[in-house]
Amino acid sequence: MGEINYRNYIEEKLRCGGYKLTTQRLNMIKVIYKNNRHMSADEIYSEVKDKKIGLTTVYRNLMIFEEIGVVRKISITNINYYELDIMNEYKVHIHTKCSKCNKIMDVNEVEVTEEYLSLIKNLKKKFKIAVESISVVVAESCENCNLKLEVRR
Amino acid sequence: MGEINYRNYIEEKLRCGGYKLTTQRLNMIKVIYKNNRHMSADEIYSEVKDKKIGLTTVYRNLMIFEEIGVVRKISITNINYYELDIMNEYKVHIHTKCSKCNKIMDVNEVEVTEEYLSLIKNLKKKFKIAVESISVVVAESCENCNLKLEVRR
DNA sequence: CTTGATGCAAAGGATTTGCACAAAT
DNA sequence: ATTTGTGCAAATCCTTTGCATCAAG
Repeated sequence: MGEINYRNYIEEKLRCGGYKLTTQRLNMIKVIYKNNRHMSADEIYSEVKDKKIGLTTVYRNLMIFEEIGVVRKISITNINYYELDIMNEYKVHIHTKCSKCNKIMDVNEVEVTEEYLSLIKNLKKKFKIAVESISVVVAESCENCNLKLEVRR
Repeated sequence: MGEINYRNYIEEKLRCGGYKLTTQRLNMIKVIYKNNRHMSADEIYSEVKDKKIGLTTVYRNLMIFEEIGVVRKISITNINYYELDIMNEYKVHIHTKCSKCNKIMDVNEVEVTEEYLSLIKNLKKKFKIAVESISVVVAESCENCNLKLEVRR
């Protein structure tokens, strides 16, 4: 979805939920869109606070965004991270977090997703559960940190 | 591992890390062993507090247990849950949490695990990451809550 | 006007830390 | 005696709530 269109998309989503598109809300979306990664409430706040907004509002709007399906929340080591739920069709979501540099990476590659979907299908079948959302967190050492490790030796 | 043997196992693990097996630590292990499920620090505390132990100690010992590989920690919606890491060979770990009754379920079935392992293998290959531990959380409506839902209709 | 949105300050819950005391060898 | 463990209280971090004010139709 292009930068021109997502504004309308967000506005529509908000309207459906009975909410309005305010300047603060748009600025928050812009920041998450621009960064294109998982951001904590605090990270988002630090990039919008020049534009007249309080941390409370950031939290409150993130809750609304999640409710209307505009952002997705994942909880990693007791911190909530948010990402835009606009661009991807996949409900599947795999995150990896490097235990050294704390970088969070999105895994949305089709090949992996295929296997993932089949895993979920079997989960549903075997345990008769209605899967609503999925979050996989893989603690790992990322390529970058592994390289550094090798250099150090 | 039998109930008779795990005491020695824990004591050995603690010794390796430079720690001692105290009454409080043994009581905590007993509670997690007995319940055989994911427990929050507070849940563990509420079952051992009669036996002269403070919440601080519970937290501190859980940290130690995690460090020496006796418990595994998973973070779900900002609460940490702990489970014994003694009985299972699998490093693979899939948890499902019912969004209605909050019950956490362990998924360790071999069939699912097979697929899961192949997923991880591909993750490693594709992204050159060193997977250290994995936590999958599936938000779902569990069989029990679904049944209730049907009855209500 | 009326309804929703905001922001400050204050409260809340989970976890950690400081420090003095207790336990164990 | 020296080291390790404990527990209370206080501090901390992230998040939510209360309430008065602001903005928009």
